[in-house]
Amino acid sequence: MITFTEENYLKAILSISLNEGGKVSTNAISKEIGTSAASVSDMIKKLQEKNLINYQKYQGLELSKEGKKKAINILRKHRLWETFLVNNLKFNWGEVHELAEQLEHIKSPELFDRLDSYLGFPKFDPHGEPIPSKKGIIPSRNTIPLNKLKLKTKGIVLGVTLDDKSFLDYLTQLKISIGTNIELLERISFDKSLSIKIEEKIQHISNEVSKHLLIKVI
Amino acid sequence: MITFTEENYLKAILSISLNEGGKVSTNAISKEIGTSAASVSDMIKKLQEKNLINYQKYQGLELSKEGKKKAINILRKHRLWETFLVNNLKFNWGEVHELAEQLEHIKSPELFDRLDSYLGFPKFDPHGEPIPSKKGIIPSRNTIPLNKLKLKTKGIVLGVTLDDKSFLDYLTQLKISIGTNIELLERISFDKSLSIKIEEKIQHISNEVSKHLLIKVI
DNA sequence: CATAATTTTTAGACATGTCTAAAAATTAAT
DNA sequence: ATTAATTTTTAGACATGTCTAAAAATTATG
Repeated sequence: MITFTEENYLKAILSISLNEGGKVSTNAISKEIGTSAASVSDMIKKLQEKNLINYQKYQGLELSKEGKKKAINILRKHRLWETFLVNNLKFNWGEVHELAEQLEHIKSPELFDRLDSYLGFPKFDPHGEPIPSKKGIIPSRNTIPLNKLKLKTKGIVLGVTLDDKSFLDYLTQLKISIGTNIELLERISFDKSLSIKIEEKIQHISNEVSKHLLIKVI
Repeated sequence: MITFTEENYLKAILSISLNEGGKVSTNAISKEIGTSAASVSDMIKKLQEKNLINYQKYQGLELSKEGKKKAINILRKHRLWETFLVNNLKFNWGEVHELAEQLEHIKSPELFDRLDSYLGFPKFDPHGEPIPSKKGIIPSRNTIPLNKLKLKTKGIVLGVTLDDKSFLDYLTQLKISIGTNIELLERISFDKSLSIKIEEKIQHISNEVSKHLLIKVI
């Protein structure tokens, strides 16, 4: 049986892999999870023994086939719950992450089949993040981070890549949500901040914020 | 912060109190939870230190005001989840107990307010067991266990007092569920088993089964 | 009411997951 | 290509929750 803690490690490793690619370092996991590198080093041994990762001392690691399957399933559960919490229980999109972190560890394949069906087999969660299918396939779309958009281009916000309350609250304040129309007007060379038009209103946002907004060009 | 394990102990203590009344013994908890008496003894010390129970060595224990509040809240969460699983996700009533045992430990008062509202503030779960209100009030009804019913009396099944898959599956096989009409025809003195009429069909059930069926006389 | 049976507690051990401090290995820099 | 900086691992400790075996206290019995 896989423990709560092991699941969190797998999830963290998947997240780092998806964001950065290549081998995952002990330190990176330590930062992601918020435990000491020594603890990570210990846990790595356990995951290796369970064949959930491939790992050689000092050389970083990657998820095994089995480990990746499990990690993607946790992501699936997390995002199905977030969808339920927002769509059905009417939480707003900034409030659901921590709750989903608890709910994602519930064990019952049957439950998630039924929840998926109850929600209408959603492909993306309330943050526009892809919900892996039962078979582990992660839906993809043709989007580009706002900071990579060409000047004077119009697009629609299809997703964010950061599930953090203060970030999402800020977006809400800017009246940016999934489906919002955006036009990139100007790029400030000094700090890479952007001038954008949101639903006919001109706003300024930092490069850091723009990195986490996924845009579909129209 | 209260741990998963501590919550399970509180829940077990509440369950024993409600069924038997009076002080709760170490052994009773040990049987209910399925751990050794020694482990229970250890845990009792921790719960005492957190003021969740009142306890004196060798003298049994009872929940403190705070402990009872917490235990009832776990019961509330358990039964709200069971209601959701049956009413919305269409699980049958025998399948939900173990899942609710996991879900009852989710921490978020907000979630349960919203779930309660989403479900329409149910007073009883799919097994007819009372759902404590947000304030901890446990709804009651005028029911009597089937084995205590007078002969030739008619009634309706309003609840069961055992949330066990094999028991519930057996009831389903007998076509007994919440709302079923029952008439007590005969009591066999040999083994206290009962002859009953269920929706115009005559059946026999054991005393053990009849104890766990709550009937409203009509 | 003294002994037997049962219940409860203590003692000591173990597994999990965490930590700090120090050692070992790798990577970067002069 | 050594030395310095960083990363990773090991060593040893601690907290939680579990266990078995044995001691202590309570309850039941002849």
